[in-house]
Amino acid sequence: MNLFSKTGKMALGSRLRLFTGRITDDAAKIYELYNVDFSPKWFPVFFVLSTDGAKTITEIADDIGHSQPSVTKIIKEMEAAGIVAGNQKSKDKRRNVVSLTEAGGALAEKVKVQSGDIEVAIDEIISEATHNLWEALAEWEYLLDQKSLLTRVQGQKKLRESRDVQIVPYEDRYQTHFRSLNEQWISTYFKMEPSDSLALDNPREAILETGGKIFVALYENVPVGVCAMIKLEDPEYDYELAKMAVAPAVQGKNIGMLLGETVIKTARELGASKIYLESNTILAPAIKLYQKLGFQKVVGRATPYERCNIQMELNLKG
Amino acid sequence: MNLFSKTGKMALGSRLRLFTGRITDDAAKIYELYNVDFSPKWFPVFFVLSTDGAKTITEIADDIGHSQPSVTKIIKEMEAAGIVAGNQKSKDKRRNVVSLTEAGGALAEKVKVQSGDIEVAIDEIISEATHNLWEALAEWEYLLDQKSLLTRVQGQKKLRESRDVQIVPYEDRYQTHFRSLNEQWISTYFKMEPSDSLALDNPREAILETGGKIFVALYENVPVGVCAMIKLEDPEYDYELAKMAVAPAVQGKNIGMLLGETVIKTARELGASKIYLESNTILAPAIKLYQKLGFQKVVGRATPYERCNIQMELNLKG
DNA sequence: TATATTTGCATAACTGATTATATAAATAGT
DNA sequence: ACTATTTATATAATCAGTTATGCAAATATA
Repeated sequence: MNLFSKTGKMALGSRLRLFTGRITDDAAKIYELYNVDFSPKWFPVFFVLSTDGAKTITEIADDIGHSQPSVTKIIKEMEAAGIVAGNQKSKDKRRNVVSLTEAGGALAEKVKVQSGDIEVAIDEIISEATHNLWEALAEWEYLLDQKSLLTRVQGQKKLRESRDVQIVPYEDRYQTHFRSLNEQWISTYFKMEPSDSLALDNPREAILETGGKIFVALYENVPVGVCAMIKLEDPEYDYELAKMAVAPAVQGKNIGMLLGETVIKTARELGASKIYLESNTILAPAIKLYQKLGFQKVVGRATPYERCNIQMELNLKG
Repeated sequence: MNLFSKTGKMALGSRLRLFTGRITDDAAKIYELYNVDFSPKWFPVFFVLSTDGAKTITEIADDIGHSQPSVTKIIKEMEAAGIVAGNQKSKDKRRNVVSLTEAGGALAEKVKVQSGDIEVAIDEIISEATHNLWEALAEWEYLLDQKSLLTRVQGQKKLRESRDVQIVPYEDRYQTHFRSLNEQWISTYFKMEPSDSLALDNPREAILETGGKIFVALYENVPVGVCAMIKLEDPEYDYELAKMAVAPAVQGKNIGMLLGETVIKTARELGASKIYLESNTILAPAIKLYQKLGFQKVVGRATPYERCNIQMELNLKG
């Protein structure tokens, strides 16, 4: 039985490498069959030159999707074989303008015949198969342009990991985590301020008993993230989103997003119309997160924190 | 616009190479993403070891479809990384029995998680596409096992070329070709005999006027092949297929087959029931052709030719 | 107009595979 | 029991691509 039906799609690269080898090996033999002194790897270069005429090395590289050194090497080989001539007229002495020689032009005719036979042979395979490889390749090229395989896997990883994350309400046993997770980032980028200690040492008194809430993110049942919503006595804002912290080891698992979403959902349930927050632009990922959650920059509200250089709000009744 | 939609399928190899590069580049980054110290090329080896346990280098190479030196190198790298251990117990000191170390086993768990994410990401691409690349690859692997791309192109070349071949009846202006084409192969492998000269110098008298026929194969309107059917006065055989010759330059274009088929068709139309021929086993391609045409070996008939060491017949009313 | 930057190409070193070949151990043949 | 052959692996050279870097010519900038 086939290895790849067992390995699964993780081995797509290996499978493709093997398959490509098979095709290119046969390609070399096909050129022999037609008695043309031609290396298969020359073909893309040869093709653009025979359709577009003279071109520079870099232009060819861009056209065929190879690196420039690769084209330099191929052109050298083709030059040695008498198929192309380089260093054609150009005022710009850096450029190496290449075009087919007469012999190269003659070869194009031969290659056209061969190309026809290959086209038919491959179409025969395609018609025997139910899944069209040629079309599938075109589609994949397009789909990967839109969103690379890496990005797709990254997304899937985040999604899977966020399934292992639970957001739970604060309990007193989480106080040490609430404190240490916040202390960590604050003292990394800034320094602890009096208002910090007040809230972190007595979250129940400072936050919960004044009408706020705190949420804890558990990753595989370990507390790794926290976030508070503080009740504000303000004509405009109902709550402040504050004291959000995620352990560095689990960053990138969407935990901040889950905490933020929980706060917003809860505020909505409690009938709030606007949420406020304060941050610092040095914390770029945090700002980005807030923007993703829908927060927008505002100015003018007074704040007890020195480190605050940006204020944002989210309007829940838009 | 995409290069490959212009080049056509001749560039399948190039397209695959580029595409494979894209996938494997991302694969390397995906391993980084999961923080596993693992090279993508190790995966097939790793996979068979983690499912099958201990194996020798050659066994692994066979399983994964790589060359043995390739596996030797991969195993060395994996050994350096502490993932596998080689030279395990074996009486046969030539064999290098390899298996996963404890660290390698632990890695398998991590890789399984990663593999799951990749599977989902790839399935996402497959579901966005209308042509299934994964299935297409499996089908092509199978179809190419049945009949390689080279063989298919070869077949198509023959077919196309045989379309440029016309089989026409003998005319006197073809006498020099009839003579020289036959002289060429006879004097290459044997020497001309009296019966040869008789027929080649006077084909009209010797063959046509005694009730036989001669056919000439024109390739691009140039005579390149000849074949005679000689009327026999024999209780068993109606005609002898003889003096078949094809110019070396156009051999492999199915011309012998076309000449033979014309003779058989004509004999059938003339009501013949058995065709006879003489040849020599040194002419392997000719014998193979006769067999393809349906001729079978027989013995016992007298012949004027020294070079004859095999006699064959074709029964038309079988 | 002198200097800094950008552009176009070439070269070198590396990568992941291959084939060809060497070498040692095991097995077969006499 | 000795030699010839086969088997299992390792090593070297090659291939078709890559990235990194160097260098000279052209262009932009002060």
